[in-house]
Amino acid sequence: MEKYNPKAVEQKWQQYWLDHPYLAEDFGKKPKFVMLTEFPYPSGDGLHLGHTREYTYGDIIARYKRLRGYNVLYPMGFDAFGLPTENFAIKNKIAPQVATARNIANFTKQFQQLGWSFDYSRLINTTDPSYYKWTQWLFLQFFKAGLAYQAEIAINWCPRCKTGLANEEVQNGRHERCDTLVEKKNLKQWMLKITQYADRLIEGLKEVDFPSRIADQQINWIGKSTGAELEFAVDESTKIKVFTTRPDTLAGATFLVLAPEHPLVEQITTKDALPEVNSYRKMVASLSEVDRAEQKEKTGVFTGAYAIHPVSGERLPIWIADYVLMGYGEGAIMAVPTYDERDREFAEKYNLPIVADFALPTIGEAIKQIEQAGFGKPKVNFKLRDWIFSRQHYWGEPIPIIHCPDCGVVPVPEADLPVELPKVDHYEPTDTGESPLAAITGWVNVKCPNCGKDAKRETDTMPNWAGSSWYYLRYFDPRNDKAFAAPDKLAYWSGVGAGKVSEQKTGSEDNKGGSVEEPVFASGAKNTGAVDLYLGGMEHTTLHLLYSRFWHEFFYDQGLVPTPEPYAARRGQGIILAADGRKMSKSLGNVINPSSVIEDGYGADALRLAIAFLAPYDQTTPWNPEGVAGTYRFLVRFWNLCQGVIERAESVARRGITEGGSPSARGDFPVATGEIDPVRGEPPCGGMRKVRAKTIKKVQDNLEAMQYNTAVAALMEGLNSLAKLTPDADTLADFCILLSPFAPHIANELYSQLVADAPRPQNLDDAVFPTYDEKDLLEDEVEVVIQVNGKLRSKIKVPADKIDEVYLNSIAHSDAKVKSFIGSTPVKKTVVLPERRLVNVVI
RNA sequence: GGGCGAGUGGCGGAAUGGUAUACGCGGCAGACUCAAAAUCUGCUAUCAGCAAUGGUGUAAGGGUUCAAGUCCCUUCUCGCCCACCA
Repeated sequence: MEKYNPKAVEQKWQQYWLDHPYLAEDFGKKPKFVMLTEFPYPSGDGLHLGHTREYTYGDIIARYKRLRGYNVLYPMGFDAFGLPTENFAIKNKIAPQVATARNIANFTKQFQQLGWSFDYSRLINTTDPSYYKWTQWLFLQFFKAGLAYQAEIAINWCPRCKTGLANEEVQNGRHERCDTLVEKKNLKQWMLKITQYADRLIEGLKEVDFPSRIADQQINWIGKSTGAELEFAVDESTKIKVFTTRPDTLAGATFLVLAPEHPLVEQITTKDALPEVNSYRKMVASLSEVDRAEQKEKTGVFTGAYAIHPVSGERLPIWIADYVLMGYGEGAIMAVPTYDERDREFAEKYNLPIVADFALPTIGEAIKQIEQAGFGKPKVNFKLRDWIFSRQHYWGEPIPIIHCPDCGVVPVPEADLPVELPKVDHYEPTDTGESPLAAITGWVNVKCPNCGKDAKRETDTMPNWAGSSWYYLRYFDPRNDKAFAAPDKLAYWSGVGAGKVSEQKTGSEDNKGGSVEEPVFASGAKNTGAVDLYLGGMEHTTLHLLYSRFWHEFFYDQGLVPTPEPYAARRGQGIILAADGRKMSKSLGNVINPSSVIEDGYGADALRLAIAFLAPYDQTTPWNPEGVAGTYRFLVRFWNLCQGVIERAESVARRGITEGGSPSARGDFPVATGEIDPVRGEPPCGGMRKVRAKTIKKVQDNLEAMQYNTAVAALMEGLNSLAKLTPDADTLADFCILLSPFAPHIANELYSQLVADAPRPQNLDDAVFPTYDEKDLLEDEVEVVIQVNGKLRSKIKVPADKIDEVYLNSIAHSDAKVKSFIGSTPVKKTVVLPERRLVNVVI
């Protein structure tokens, strides 16, 4: 018997798939299904187990959907801009373009080694000028719509990476990539007005299928709070605005607190208080974000000034304190120590008055009164800030803007896109907050496209979140050089009827990718979601996932895309920890490399099965190195079972030839006779048809519910049952189809051997998911469970056709075991559930 | 402090309110072998018992129900995310 050799089998089918690639068909007649997984950053370390889990899940779904008759688009690409490559380039004096190309080649090899059925004709790379041309073009749409603007603000600055950061990239005051303490730095920055979409980003979540932990996290991050903005007069001309969610507690306001950086502080502080206020402000300014947050006790100083309570007319002292943040609301609060714990702590420390008792109106009444009295109005605030979009690094998309001394900020004309990164010798970032591009005079100095005078290019680049904010759209039309994607392809892959695309814009020849003036897509389309299912990491919930929703919603408003939301459904996969429960990391030396597992001899199929079998897809769980041994054993057993059947068939065929008969006619198979192996007996689940039906149903139900671990368990159970029978080639071929989403190489190999000359598709890739007869699931004999007071006391086998309430009641009460438990106790009632095969006798 | 989620064998985990621990790992015993590995077979929650069998058992306590791992309340523990957000 031929032994299972994963290396040989996998190489054979990987070569086959190179020759016969899985291509998604534009405008295909079958229903479309876009299966998206987050594209990787192609680091020099190659794939890690997290990628392997994500892309394996995606591949299982893609292959399953193909078997169910879908036109599946399962694309892949590379999010290749970013600091690690730049740092690698600086250290090793290699151009980042060269390092990236090398890493991409390595990743692509690993993709194929894992048997992932991506449409390799659609590979994209965000650092390719033909790709970032459109990232730049889309940026210009934001600019033209007034959503990209420059502002000089105190931004988060990573002193190690020497670049500005978005709010979302700062975690606990540290840069999420390198863990360096973030500083504040005043710089002129490009910003994207994501705050304009704050409400839409919340509302849009109602239209899509996101798990609540993802939706809630986004909602929390956006941080909508409804309240009122109130004005407190200091004198005739000076008024302090505060934001409160509790305008009903106004009567309890006993002092005001401003953030130390509040612009009015200088103006209102009295002469006497000035020295103390100044030194306090200086002290606060010297603290890092983290130090400031870690200060347990609140501190503050009195400005010497007072504001007038708009209702009572009392004089409220104005303080400055570090617990009030300039970045939120108005940077000023009315302190109500009666109700707010922070205010009370502060009031107690500095001996400020606390009102014990006052009447609370409803919030609605309070706002009404405030509006009538004219010192305030309803106000909604968000925690979300505008997106700082400038980075002072080489390895990113140049921002396509030209600064002209006369015309000001001028967008690069569309015809001049892409603004390509110049080839340079040095990529080192600077300490000045200026991009290294600024030193490349030959690139920086240009003529103004408006007036032709000497002008300078913008030298900041985009953050690495830019290219990934729209990449899924590029998969729909990856090689288009006239538009980011042709409208008809956008419509097809978004699942929107072609009629929704306006006539004159359907062709890509005369179309520059749609324009702001003439929307390609009419608004009001039903949200089908361009991407049917998007699988990715939970860590991107408030970064990439939020950013790309923002971009897409803006594109929708511009008529550039047909659906209001990019992703119809999102799922987040769990993290694979090291076997000891710690995170896998290079520094701990506990990283598992998928290629080494494959090369250890287990092969890609066993690895894929082990990952699918590990735990529910969304659960963080430790890696068990022995698990691969288990799934490998399962494959060996399945292989050997199939080989036995194939050999018997071949020996019959040989005999047929020598006796002059036709080779291997189907009827010659000496299989599927008695079904039950006479030596081993009948398995608990019944005969072959039953095993087959049960396994198909379980695997199908589990796949639909994304329960991969139990789907694999069902396959294992199925094999355990089959091994006790004498299975026929046809049933085993169906098992191969069930197995193929998980372990495609061995499934294709065994399938092609099992069906040789059989009247069914000779290649598994042309097969469809098997069906079963509902009747096969029915049992002749049913085990009925008898409980006494809810506890299992007896099991009785009953012919299936005899099951009804009266019969079950009578057998339950005549059962000897049940009788002994009841004894002489009177029976209160008997619950009989024929459909559940259960009787409960209550005594 | 806020939001979300989870606590089931030695381990990963299974279980539409209805037979708790499927499937796998690990372990034990047996078969095969000169021997080992591999493979195959059986056992493997816990207590009592030679056994049949019985008692207990899904973090702890309470509740709803004929019936609770599952639903409700309280408490504890762990994980993830956010965090002086007014």
